[in-house]
Amino acid sequence: MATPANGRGRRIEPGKGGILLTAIDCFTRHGYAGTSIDRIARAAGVTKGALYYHFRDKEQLLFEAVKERIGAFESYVLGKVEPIADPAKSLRAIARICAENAATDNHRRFILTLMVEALDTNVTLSGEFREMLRRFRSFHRHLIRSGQESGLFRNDVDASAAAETFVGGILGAEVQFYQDPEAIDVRSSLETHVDQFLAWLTMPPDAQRRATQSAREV
Amino acid sequence: MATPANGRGRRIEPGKGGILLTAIDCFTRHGYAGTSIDRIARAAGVTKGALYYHFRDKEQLLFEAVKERIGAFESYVLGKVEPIADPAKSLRAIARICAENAATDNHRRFILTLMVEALDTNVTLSGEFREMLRRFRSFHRHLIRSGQESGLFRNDVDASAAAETFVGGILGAEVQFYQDPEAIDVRSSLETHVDQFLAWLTMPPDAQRRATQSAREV
Amino acid sequence: MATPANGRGRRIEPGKGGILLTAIDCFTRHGYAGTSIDRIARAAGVTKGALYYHFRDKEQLLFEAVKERIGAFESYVLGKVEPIADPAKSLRAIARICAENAATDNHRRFILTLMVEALDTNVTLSGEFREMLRRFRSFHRHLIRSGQESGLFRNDVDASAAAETFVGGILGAEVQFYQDPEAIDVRSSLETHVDQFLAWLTMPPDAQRRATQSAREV
Amino acid sequence: MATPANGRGRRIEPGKGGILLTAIDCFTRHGYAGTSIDRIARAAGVTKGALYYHFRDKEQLLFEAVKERIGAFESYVLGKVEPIADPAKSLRAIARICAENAATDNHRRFILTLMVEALDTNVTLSGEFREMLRRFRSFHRHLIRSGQESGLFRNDVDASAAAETFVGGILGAEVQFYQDPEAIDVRSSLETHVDQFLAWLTMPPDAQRRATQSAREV
DNA sequence: CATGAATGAGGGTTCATTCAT
DNA sequence: GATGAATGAACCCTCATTCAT
Repeated sequence: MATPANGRGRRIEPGKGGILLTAIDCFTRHGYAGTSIDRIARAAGVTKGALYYHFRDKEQLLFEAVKERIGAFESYVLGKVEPIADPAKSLRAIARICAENAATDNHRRFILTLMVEALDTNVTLSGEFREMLRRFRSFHRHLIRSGQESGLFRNDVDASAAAETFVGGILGAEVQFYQDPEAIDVRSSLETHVDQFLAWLTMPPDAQRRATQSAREV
Repeated sequence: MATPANGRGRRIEPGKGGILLTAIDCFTRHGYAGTSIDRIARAAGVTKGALYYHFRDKEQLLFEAVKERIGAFESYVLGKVEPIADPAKSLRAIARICAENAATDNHRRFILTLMVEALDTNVTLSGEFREMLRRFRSFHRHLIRSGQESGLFRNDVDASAAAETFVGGILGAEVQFYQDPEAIDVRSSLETHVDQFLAWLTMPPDAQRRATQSAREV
Repeated sequence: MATPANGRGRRIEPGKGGILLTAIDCFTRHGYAGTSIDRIARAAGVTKGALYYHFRDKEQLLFEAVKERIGAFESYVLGKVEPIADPAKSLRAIARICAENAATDNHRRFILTLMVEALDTNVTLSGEFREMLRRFRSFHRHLIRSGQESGLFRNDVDASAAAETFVGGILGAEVQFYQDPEAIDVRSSLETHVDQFLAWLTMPPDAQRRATQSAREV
Repeated sequence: MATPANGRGRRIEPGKGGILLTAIDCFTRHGYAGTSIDRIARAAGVTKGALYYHFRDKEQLLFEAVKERIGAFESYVLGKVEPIADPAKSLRAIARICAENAATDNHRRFILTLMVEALDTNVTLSGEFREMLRRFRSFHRHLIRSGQESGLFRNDVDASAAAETFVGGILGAEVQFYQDPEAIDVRSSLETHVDQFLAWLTMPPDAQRRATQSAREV
């Protein structure tokens, strides 16, 4: 009496958890508006009634899906990065996780596409994503600041602004990759991003001064 | 006898052009799926029939809107950047245009949100956006390469990869701003992005060597 | 607690079967294009949603209606005719069934009108009707051939061609009746048709020879 | 300045007549409900406005089309048959005309399909077709009666009933042909019909008596 | 005479949601 | 817990028709 498997070999977990996973899968592939309750129910191998027994409505299903995914991602990152002492290595690890994630499974794509869709659509959900991004930036800000305190990173840059650009670079690489997976190699793209970011952060002040001087003359 | 203004004070231009502008506005605010034909028609002050007189279906309306907007953005950027001789100043100008655009009107937001929505939804349209991004990267690649040839930028970085990170940084800053306009200041965010990018690109080789050495030890 | 009756006194059977019967009725009276889903739903006492729960779309509703009706007619004819040994009596029985059907209920009219409407409209459905007519002709061909083998019918006519004219006569009588029920008495019209057909089939060869001789001189 | 020809080489006659011919063509191919005013206008190479200038509405267009076609057919038949003295040859000629018409152009198909479509739809138009069929039967009744008076046809059959079966046979053959042109050869089918009809009409009374006797025992 | 633009009613279809069993 | 049937609102789209120019 193990959990049955459907025709295509994917395991169908019954009950609330299974429905949630199926919903995540559907939302990732077709977006929120493009996913009907019927489709989720059919894909999960349950009836619509069962679905409505577990979730109040479609929106709540989305909420729980989003929360599950955000939580899973964050705790995964934390688990991987926390043991690392060196901030530079931590940043590199995060970028690598994101690249791996984008190239391999759909977890981050789910988050990113739904985030943009919610932008125009769902205020509450959008708030959830906003908090997530704030936490993400805050996490990097702490990393960067600790790098500055330990003398690894230069002190003359604002940690907040640096965190913003770092997170932005990750998001932008992902967007470009999802949009054009044939032209973009996320892994190397994100590696370049980190290289560039760390080069800038670890740059000796004098070299930096010379560099910006020549560039700022606009 | 002037063209009348609607309740929210925006002028209603009748005819195909007016409908298109209204549609862009609606799509920007509510996404494609979230915008009903009825809504566009009402906002444009015409009936659904009129809308279908000018556009074959909702998708074609979207297509024309997207093409209009992409074309307008690209020619605007070209017009502003082409007269500039210095590649570094060009990059800075582009970032400034994008920041201005994001903070002021909805043109880039329209493109970005619809691009992500089309990802899971509309293959043809997604192709359009893919081409747009390729052109955008290509444009930057040429800028960077010309900087390298003139000795302004270091020669030991791949222009393609650099273009990718530059474009990614812009997209990422925009996404973060749209998601959380109160926490993010696009203008300064993008300025930091350019600073960092140019610092990296104009870095003297020796400083660069030291920087990456310390960072690569992962 | 019995099933309720609608305004016109016809009993409304709920569920899929009831909808199908109502649909047949509507299609018969107003044709396919002239019958809106709304009309069927209203006549069946359900909402459009219920209708779409049971049938994929309007066309499938038509398909099931047609199949039901064709099947019912064919099995009815078979049930009545098979016990009859004499081919001549069988032909007469078929004509009588069709006449009765045309004069009494709408079953054959449904088939005939939709068949003609599908001609210019629905290739797949038209194929269904084509097969039905082929089966009908084939059925008669077998009857006629068996009459020939038992010596009842003359042997110098092609059974296929005879089946064609017999079926044609039935269809033509029906068309004329539906078009002008006041001027046409289907029952006697079809009786004349059978009389004439059997007279020709059972004609002694010599009389036949004389008859055609005089007629063929064109 | 001759009338221009369109791309596919079919001549477009401008003005009312050209529109009418185009309409007939469209109605024949797609039925009344399946033909939009737009389609007719485009096919005729005029705008909808022009069409509404010449015809009050779609129904009137149909009316004029039907009248034109019925009139053309009737005067064609009259012109061919009136010179013929022999009623048997006349009947044969009519059948031949109908077969030729069905196999060659769309004139009779137009009449037949629209007749059936109007049955469920358009009372007035249906009246037009009813009158047409009455005239057609009446025409044959006269032919048959004159054959009876001249001793060619037997006198013991009702001319009206005979006309009914004759016309019915023609209609039935046409229906079968339109439904299944690959299986049905209208020309030979109608020839068999006439053979059979004349055989019956010219049958010597004694043979006829024997024939029906054996058949009537049902 | 003819056109291009626009209307508005209605049609087919989808879908989140409810509810008796 | 779960199901099948049903609802009703909304959506995209078509089409006969009108009208100023």
